[in-house]
Amino acid sequence: MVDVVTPPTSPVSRKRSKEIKRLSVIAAARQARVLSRAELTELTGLSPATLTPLVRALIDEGYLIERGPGASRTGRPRAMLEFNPRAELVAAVSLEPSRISCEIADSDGVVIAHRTARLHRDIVETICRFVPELVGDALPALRGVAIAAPGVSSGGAVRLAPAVGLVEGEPIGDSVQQRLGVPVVVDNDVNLMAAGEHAAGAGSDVSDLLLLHVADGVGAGLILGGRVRHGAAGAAGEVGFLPLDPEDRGHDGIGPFEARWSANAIAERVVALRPGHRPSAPVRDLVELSRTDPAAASYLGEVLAAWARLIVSCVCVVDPGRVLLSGAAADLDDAALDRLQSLVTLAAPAPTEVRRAVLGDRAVLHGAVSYALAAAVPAVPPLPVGSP
Amino acid sequence: MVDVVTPPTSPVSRKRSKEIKRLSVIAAARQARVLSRAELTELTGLSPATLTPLVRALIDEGYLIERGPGASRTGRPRAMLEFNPRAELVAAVSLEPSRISCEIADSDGVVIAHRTARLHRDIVETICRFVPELVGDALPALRGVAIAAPGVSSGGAVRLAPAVGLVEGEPIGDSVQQRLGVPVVVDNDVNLMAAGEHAAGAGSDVSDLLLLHVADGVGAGLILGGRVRHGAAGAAGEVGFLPLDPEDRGHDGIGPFEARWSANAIAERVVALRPGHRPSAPVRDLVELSRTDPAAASYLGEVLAAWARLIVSCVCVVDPGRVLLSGAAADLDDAALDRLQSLVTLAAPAPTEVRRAVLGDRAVLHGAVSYALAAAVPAVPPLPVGSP
DNA sequence: AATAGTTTGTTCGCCGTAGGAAGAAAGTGT
DNA sequence: ACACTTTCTTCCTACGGCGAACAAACTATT
Repeated sequence: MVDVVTPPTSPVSRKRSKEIKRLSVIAAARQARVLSRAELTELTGLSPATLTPLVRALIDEGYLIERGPGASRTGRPRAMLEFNPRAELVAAVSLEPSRISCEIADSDGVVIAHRTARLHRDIVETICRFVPELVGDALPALRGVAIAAPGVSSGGAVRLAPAVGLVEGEPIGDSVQQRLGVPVVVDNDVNLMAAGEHAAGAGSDVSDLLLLHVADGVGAGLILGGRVRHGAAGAAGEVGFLPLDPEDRGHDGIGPFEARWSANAIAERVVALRPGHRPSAPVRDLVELSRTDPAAASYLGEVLAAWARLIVSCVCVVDPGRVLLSGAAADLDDAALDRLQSLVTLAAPAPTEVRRAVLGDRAVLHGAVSYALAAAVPAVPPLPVGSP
Repeated sequence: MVDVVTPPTSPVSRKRSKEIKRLSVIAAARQARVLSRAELTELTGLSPATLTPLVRALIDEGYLIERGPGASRTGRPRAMLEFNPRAELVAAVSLEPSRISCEIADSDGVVIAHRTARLHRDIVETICRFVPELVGDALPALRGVAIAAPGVSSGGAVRLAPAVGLVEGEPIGDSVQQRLGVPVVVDNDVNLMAAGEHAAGAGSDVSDLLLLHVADGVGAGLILGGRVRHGAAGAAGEVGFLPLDPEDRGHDGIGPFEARWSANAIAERVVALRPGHRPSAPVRDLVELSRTDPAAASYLGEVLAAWARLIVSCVCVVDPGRVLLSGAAADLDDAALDRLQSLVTLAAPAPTEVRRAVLGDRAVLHGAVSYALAAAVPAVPPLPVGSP
């Protein structure tokens, strides 16, 4: 996340109070989708008298839409308010090795406009042209931009992403933020997927999870306490570098674990098992093959064992409680998933649920939405606590 | 931490506003130790007009002490205010296998009173008798109690701590909280050490760190984003269970890693290397021995390699940026520490500083202080954010 | 030494607003 | 038709944040 310079303002100034109330109501409405003023009093703790003018303002702004009266057994029926997802738009930009894709979504994650193009040299320029074009006259509703880039990111700068032509440390987030005037967050794709699954997928019911993404490499996105954790240098989740086998060696940017157990590496073995067939989904093919071919079955066992040790390692360090499999790892069938779960349960020091991620390609988008919305909320300044 | 039932109150009610201002000032004063009203305006963002009565109240309560005028080149000299650490007392209770120790400290971590006793059967009863006795007539200043227990803790209940006679899931925190009427936090000793080093030790300048504690077992305390992370089931930091060598097996509660590389395990090898000598500090002895004995030097190399792989594993998952060695691991000499640092740097995907912890025995106490103070601060209700 | 200048802390008062209380609205059950 | 319940609005008041003027306390300058 890009830090906005925060002038030292009182935590309870008039302006902030108003802002906080507004945001409380919006957040409550966003979650409940449709609710009455009475429910708002319960959810936000604000008094009805305070809510009346506030809700009126939000209706005027288009945040809320007044619907007919709701059902009621007795007494005056509640006038229902519906949250208008279109009132908040976010842009999700995904940088891939050869192309850039830009989607405009409302706060439900419904895509309103999208566009893909070859990756131009000047990424910032491209983004700053695409986004306003796609948003059109709804520009005032734009709340934030989230940029997903392969590689490690920290503090708005993207590192280790030469694939998309990013120079190390380039403050791409800051540049876009200044030109578009909305909060911008930059993060790697796996972290965004984790955020997406947490916000709207297989992790919406928990506050800690780890998303294991197996593709060309092996990476993880970590959510602890409801927020993505990047670590000190943004390298949290670089589980491809786990030294699980002393003899394994990584090479120039490839970690020892992913050198052997990534989708790429598995694809090579699958090709060897079934010559002449170039697999598009190596893990799916391997699972298929293992039903008839003992060698494939044995190799599948190795893969599961390796992934299990990876997961157990993560559990030992952070105990996420739930692990979501994404990318090639989501191609396991139920039987293989069960075996993986058993292996994990056997060796992990805490109960851990292994599931498939459910959002697939849309995970990054949902993550971007959740990021951008969170970035749009000026954080309540944390009270500094602790001895000197 | 024990959850207090929070009635749904407005985030900006009059009472809360006042509370937040108070706490802001107290927190600023606690950190700065001695400061003027002018500095308070800068630090808290509150206006001078707001501060005047607030500071007066805090002086009356004993939180602040008015000192003489400070130095000034020009203009009216600042009237300095000194934070009175005695205004906030905390109790730190440490449960060990055979005894219980209870210390009363001010918010600087200065111990005011302490007492140790054999572990009575009814722990709650013992705590609730000791604490008021030790605090005496300063009871109104007691802000919280922190209880350190070996084993894993979560939600105020301690698990896996049969050594001190705790039944699984016993809500020891809740019981004490109800009887003493102050917030109580229960956590395992390693987590508290990490909090202590973060608050007042070798990690006070960073917001992410991992403390590696090597003793009878091997455990870690994890701080991310300035707070201790427990994970979903409180098992974060159970790095003794890391499956770094496939052939290693743990047994009944002992993890595979710690079975081979804990202080206990190392002690056995050291005894074998130098028969007849029962070491009190096996790692220190091993370092000593390795200067003359090639076999010891070789084994020391193995130990360092194993610990390095452990640290690298943690870095891959959470990237703490800094790792503090505690317990037997802090007995390494500078040369060994350098070797360990090199091994880590070689294999870790992010820059990681390996240092010794500096607080030693006092780490738990400082952690307890920081915990208790944090628990005494009613958290600002986080604004719920994110798409449904 | 008187005066100007500078910074710090306090008092005053206005304005905005949180929330209590009362009332209006809009239903259901008898 | 009336009583009753619940929801929402209006009115009012008391309180507190903070802008502005003021008082205090010191240094530098003439």
